[in-house]
Amino acid sequence: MDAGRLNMPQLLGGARRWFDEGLLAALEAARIAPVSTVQLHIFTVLDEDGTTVSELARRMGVTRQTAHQAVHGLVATGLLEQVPDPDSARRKLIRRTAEGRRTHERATALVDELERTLAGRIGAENVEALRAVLEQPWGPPTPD
Amino acid sequence: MDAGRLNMPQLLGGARRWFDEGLLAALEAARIAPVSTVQLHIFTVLDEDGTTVSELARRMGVTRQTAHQAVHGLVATGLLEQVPDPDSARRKLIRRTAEGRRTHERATALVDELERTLAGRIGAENVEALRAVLEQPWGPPTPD
DNA sequence: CCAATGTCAGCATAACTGACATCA
DNA sequence: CTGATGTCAGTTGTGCTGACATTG
Repeated sequence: MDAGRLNMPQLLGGARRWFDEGLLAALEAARIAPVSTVQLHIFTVLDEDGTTVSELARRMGVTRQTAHQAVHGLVATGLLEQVPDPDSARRKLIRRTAEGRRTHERATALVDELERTLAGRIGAENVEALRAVLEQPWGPPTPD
Repeated sequence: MDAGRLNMPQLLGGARRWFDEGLLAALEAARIAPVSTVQLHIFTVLDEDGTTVSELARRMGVTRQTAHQAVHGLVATGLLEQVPDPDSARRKLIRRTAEGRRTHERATALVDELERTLAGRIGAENVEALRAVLEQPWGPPTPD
């Protein structure tokens, strides 16, 4: 985050990278299977009782195929599992495995710690302000 | 930007995407050759009198190869040009072409307009606050 | 010889579109 | 039949590392 005359997209991208790099480093330091922020995102939109891939895609705002691919990776590493939906044979529910639950909790804790680290650097009130602005509905990015 | 219990990386990524999508749409509407935010970044770190690829890479915080590749794309579309450095035969300076200058200015104007659109949605003071927080030096993303 | 520079080639990730089989 | 779902395959964009020739 070198200040200067950067535009918004660059500033936002840099901030995002700050978290990404911090998370990756923290995961490695803690000897946890690397979880990308995309994969973390999946966990945050997962229902406790299982969700279909299509539903995940809708909640994440990506295509079914993208979600499917991300889920596939998590299944391969044993953090998620696919179980047939008892209500419908064509659907498969995605759920966390026991290890998935553990890893999710630890990764979430690491992200929280990154936020605290940031608060120590630029002040908790600034982190709060950042979150507040980002949580507002921005509407479509097209001019009114 | 659907609010909720999202973590910082997700919020930042969403904000970044808001600008990216808006820029792409605006470029298309204006019939301008599509310029990615990465490519815009190159323009913002370019010297008026030309810069080497290695120097660009340092300023952008990426590898030489990555910078080289991004520059290559801009050269291919005629927005940048490579000229031999008069001071050193092994170096080549990257400069904007006339069209590069025009496109750069128009793209910059579009990004500025996106910021104004955002200000209309969430308030100029919030956009200012966002920029202020992001422009601060965050330090390394590793715990103290 | 050493270090910086430019460049080529290959790989990884994450998104996309297209296509297709299945089944309520 | 239609539409939703899961899945496979291919493509693109953007970053990386490795390797190598050039040259100050």
